[in-house]
Amino acid sequence: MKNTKDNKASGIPVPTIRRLPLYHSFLLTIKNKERKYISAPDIANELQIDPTQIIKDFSYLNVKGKTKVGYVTSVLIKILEEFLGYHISRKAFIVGIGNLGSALIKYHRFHNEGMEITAGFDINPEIINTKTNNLKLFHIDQFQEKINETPVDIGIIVVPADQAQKIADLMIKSGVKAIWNFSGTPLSAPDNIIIENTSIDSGLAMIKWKLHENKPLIYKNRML
Amino acid sequence: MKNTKDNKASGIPVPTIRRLPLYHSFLLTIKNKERKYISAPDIANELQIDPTQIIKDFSYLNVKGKTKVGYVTSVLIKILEEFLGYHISRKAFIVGIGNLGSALIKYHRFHNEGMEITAGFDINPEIINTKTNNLKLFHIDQFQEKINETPVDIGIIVVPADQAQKIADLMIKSGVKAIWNFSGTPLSAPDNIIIENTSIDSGLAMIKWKLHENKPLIYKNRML
DNA sequence: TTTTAATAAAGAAATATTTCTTTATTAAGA
DNA sequence: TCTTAATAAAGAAATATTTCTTTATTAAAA
Ligand SMILES: NC(=O)c1ccc[n+]([C@@H]2O[C@H](COP(=O)([O-])OP(=O)(O)OC[C@H]3O[C@@H](n4cnc5c(N)ncnc54)[C@H](O)[C@@H]3O)[C@@H](O)[C@H]2O)c1
Ligand SMILES: NC(=O)c1ccc[n+]([C@@H]2O[C@H](COP(=O)([O-])OP(=O)(O)OC[C@H]3O[C@@H](n4cnc5c(N)ncnc54)[C@H](O)[C@@H]3O)[C@@H](O)[C@H]2O)c1
Repeated sequence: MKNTKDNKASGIPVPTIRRLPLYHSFLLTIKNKERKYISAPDIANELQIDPTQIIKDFSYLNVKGKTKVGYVTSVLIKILEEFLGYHISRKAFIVGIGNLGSALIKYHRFHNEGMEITAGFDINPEIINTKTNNLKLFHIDQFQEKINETPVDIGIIVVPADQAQKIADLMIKSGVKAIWNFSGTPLSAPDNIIIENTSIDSGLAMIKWKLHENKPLIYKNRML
Repeated sequence: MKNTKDNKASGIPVPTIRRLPLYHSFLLTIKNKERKYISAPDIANELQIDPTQIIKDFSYLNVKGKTKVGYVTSVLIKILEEFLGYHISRKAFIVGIGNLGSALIKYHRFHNEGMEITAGFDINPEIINTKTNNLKLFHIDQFQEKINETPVDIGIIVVPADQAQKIADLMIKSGVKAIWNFSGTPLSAPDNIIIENTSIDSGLAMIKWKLHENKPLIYKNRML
């Protein structure tokens, strides 16, 4: 009852938010082709999404298209970047500089999307006090000390599953606002801590289920 | 109208499928503690999910719990593994042996979850005809030839965004049934091809949005 | 200038998913 | 044995999300 109104006000569906980076990525390629306008049916055709879904998604951002023409590419890109906060840089610490952690450190797109990884932590003595991709790596015991020097909003967890909760507790105690959890294990945390789980295993579960079942899903455009 | 019935028959919600690997992962830790039974409220407490959600999820798998006791841990694990097809091994080729591709190759859990990566492909002459983690790496031009020798169901795309569609087309032509796309760009494909997009950028979008907005989501337990 | 066709917008409807409510069951304790 | 409290089950209700339908707008073609 109270929630209903609140939601009507903020209003944007979670799946819409998840689609926005894909729109952004696609629109950049359009802009490179110097196309001033892009229409929902054109995007729909490329992205295999229902065109009315796209219009609806954009309408949550209060972008208006022009009948018979579409949207102004550059405006669309700018509004997406503003909404997604690409211009507001958030600092992050990453814990677990193994296979996946190293890949994340080298993922340059985070920088464009407004996240700056400013330090890495591990327990492996071989890599402590070295650098990966120009990022300084410290022992996990220095986490609190380093976050006191330069506070960060986001903690990225890329340690083995059985270590994840411990690292999460440390992050929470140290004052991070959001935890990005790649460990594949769910985390316990107070309500005011933002938790985002990226579970690669869920993706495999979907693939194997779809390979096994031969039934199509009912919603046609389930991209994410 | 037709769909409604079909769905009632197959019936399992997509978010449920995505949660199953997390349950599985958690239950393994319970089994290690030699706990014969586990109740929905106990799982709920650890995983921060509504207990009735958990009961509902399990009921889709036709697992019955026992009043006042819960579920038999080992049975639950077995049924999850069966449903998720962990015992049926699917072969996969991976294309793009860069930062992320290398991490995926070294991710041992895929093996337990019934996916076997049997060859890797790239264009970088320095790595072609070498091995990573005991996996043979070939030039992308040999993709068709290799898939003819040993057919695979799954193609994993981990190349830069502007190369992704080209690789997808090659995979489709070569007869893969499912494409797992990590490139961050949506792919066009015929309806009979299964596409699963794992977009790390969507995760960051959610985090940044939550950091910016201070409104909680309405569904309490949105883990994925 | 008039007509046509392509498009966005807005809202209704359909569908999906979660959460709440009630009931039945049963292990454990009185 | 009887009572109590914990639990699962089932279904109703609430909420979220997608898809469909209708309408209005307008660029381009006739
Ligand atoms: N590799 C992948 O492609 C992949 C995919 C999906 C999920 N994951 C998950 O990501 C996590 C890491 O995977 P990985 O393949 O990079 O493993 P990894 O073993 O290569 O890396 C883990 C790193 O964490 C460090 N570490 C361990 N305990 C620590 C602690 N208490 N404090 C700080 N650092 C610690 C280790 O020294 C190591 O460097 C795992 O939970 C895994 O399930 C990995
Ligand atoms: N690194 C990450 O953490 C990360 C995270 C999310 C998404 N991604 C996405 O995954 C993809 C790969 O990222 P990365 O960081 O591993 O990049 P990378 O540059 O390290 O690896 C890309 C690899 O693809 C190979 N390649 C390029 N064109 C090819 C072609 N036509 N055929 C075969 N191989 C080809 C390159 O030689 C290289 O080895 C990108 O689309 C990126 O956006 C990466």
